[in-house]
Amino acid sequence: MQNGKLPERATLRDVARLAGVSEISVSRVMRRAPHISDALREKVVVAANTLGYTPNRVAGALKTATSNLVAVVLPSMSNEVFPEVLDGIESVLSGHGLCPVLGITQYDSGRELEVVRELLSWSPVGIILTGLDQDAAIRRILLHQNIPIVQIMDVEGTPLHAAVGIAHGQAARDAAELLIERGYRKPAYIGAWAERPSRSRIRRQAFEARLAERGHPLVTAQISAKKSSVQTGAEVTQALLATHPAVDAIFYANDDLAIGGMFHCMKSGLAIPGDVGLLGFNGISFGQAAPIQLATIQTPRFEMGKRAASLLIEKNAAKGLIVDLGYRISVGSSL
Amino acid sequence: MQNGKLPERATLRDVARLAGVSEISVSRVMRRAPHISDALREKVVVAANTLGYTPNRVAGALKTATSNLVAVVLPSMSNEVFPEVLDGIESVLSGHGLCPVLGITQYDSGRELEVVRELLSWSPVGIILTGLDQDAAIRRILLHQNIPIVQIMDVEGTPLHAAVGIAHGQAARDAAELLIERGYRKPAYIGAWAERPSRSRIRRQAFEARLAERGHPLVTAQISAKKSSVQTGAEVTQALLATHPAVDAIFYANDDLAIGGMFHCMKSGLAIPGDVGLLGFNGISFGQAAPIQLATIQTPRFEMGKRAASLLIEKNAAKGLIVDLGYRISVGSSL
DNA sequence: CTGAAAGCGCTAACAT
DNA sequence: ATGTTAGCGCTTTCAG
Repeated sequence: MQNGKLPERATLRDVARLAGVSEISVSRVMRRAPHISDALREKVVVAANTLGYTPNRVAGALKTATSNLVAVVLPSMSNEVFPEVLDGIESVLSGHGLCPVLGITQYDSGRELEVVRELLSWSPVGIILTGLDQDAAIRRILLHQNIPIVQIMDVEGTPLHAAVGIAHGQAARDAAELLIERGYRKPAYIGAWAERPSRSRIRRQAFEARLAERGHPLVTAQISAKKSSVQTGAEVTQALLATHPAVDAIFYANDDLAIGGMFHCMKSGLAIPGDVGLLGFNGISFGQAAPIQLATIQTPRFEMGKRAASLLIEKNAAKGLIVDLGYRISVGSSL
Repeated sequence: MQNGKLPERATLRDVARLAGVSEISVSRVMRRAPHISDALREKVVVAANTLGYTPNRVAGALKTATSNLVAVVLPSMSNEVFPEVLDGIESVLSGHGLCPVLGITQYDSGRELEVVRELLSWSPVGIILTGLDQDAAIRRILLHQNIPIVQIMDVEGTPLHAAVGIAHGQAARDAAELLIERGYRKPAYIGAWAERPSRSRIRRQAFEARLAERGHPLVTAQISAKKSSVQTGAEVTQALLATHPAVDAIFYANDDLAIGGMFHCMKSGLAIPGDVGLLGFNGISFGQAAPIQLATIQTPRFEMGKRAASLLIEKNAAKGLIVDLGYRISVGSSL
């Protein structure tokens, strides 16, 4: 201290010495173990406060071979979807004294492997991943851990342990039916980010397939290379309508793009749904509160996070459980 | 194994035995230490793969007294702001092999104390907190750790180590000036969530004070008890305009509320800015892409996260450094 | 109710 | 280039 060194972080031993008790007693007090006399507790608390002692859970975790960390692997933070899922996850974890350790993959499976390795090295009590389509290398590593694995977003596939999500293919087929029911005959599709989110591709393909079955095939699908955003939605919609004026309805990969499309139409004086019908995906608040309420497929994002975290905690995850939370089609006034 | 027990997670020792080498050699291979023969590396890699070995960083961290975890304490995940900050943080951390461990406080300082304790117990290499106004108890604990502390969002105050943010009071005074310059004389303010975000209160007070100085005092401030949302913005705007028809401009606590106000006006046939001028705060994409571009104060959220993480890593954090990233007033077409 | 001893899995320091 | 030893800070087990 005198020579300018920063004070080292206090340990149990320091507290024990100052309090004049054994290390194990300090440990017991810090963990609120039962059968502790008030006198002992008092001495320990005073000493701990004096030293600004913070328990070292790294050491504790090593000894007990258990942590309060939960690995959470998400593809992106750049739209409303995954923050809401994370919010749901955190809301449950925090009630159980657990902390999320976060990995973002940017939809890159190489990065996902790194991230999973990194997170697993912290001995989390469980792991939440996005999607059912991890690489074989990732699956292998995951299954070597003795921890519950919950995969979120999708249910159409085989989970490693448990899955909580919705049926994206079914949702897209329903979208196709909806457009046809409503009398649309020249449907188009708009996506973004080169369809890196695999769920987008699945939805587009299912949408396209059902339209073809119903005899009103997709007029065009425009997949922007740019990241999904309101701005991108506006740009692509403008381009699409310019090159394909016959299009009478557009299904978007998500609401951000759809709202961009809506804004473009409003600025250009195009009537919604008179000139073109718009259908989004997700049901974010902006779309629902817009002057023309966006027709969309509502997905339970916060709930999905909560259920995923609950499954982890209840350790029901190893049962091949699939929780399909379903979606709700909100017809809005944009169709 | 035969009796149905799950296989224990493999350790260095297991790998070493299988490969017929020492534990330290396995350790060196796993950490890509220099001076390893190809023969040894090969043996170790094969054994590790066979066992599905994942390094146990808990043990490593205990030994080396250092981790690759960074504690990140945020108040909320429920609007665009903090996810963007987190995205910025993560983008820098991931490039350095660091993982964020997350704590959400819900703007509750009791919860913040718990969360900080919890996160610090994992020996993070640094901690990022929101705001400059932590309780004394929290500050005390933080200063007992020998790790860099970066506080984000605010710069008007005294940081524990370093701060990265913007001057909210100044921004609100500029907002007041802007309205007056533009000829507004009956300004109002709309906030939400009972002003739990302390920065909202600071902005409102600064806004109000400057308006008073300029001789055009605030007509009314409506603070909803509900959480901030587009929906809440619409509702409160409707109520405010009904009870205070003379109001000619509204400054909102954030863009979500302001966009709600905009949508309400569009639905009600009120002209923006003819009947009422709208000014938001944050500069989220929806507002900028809206048919009437929302006037707002652009805040650099992603950049703030990046700078905060960079400061942590560079260990410049202990220098009392204050990084004011500034804001940009975007006049839009709603004023 | 309190304490002493042992060791979790790994790696720095020191051999060889 | 590889191995041996010791110990990080805590908590489980076993004694008292």
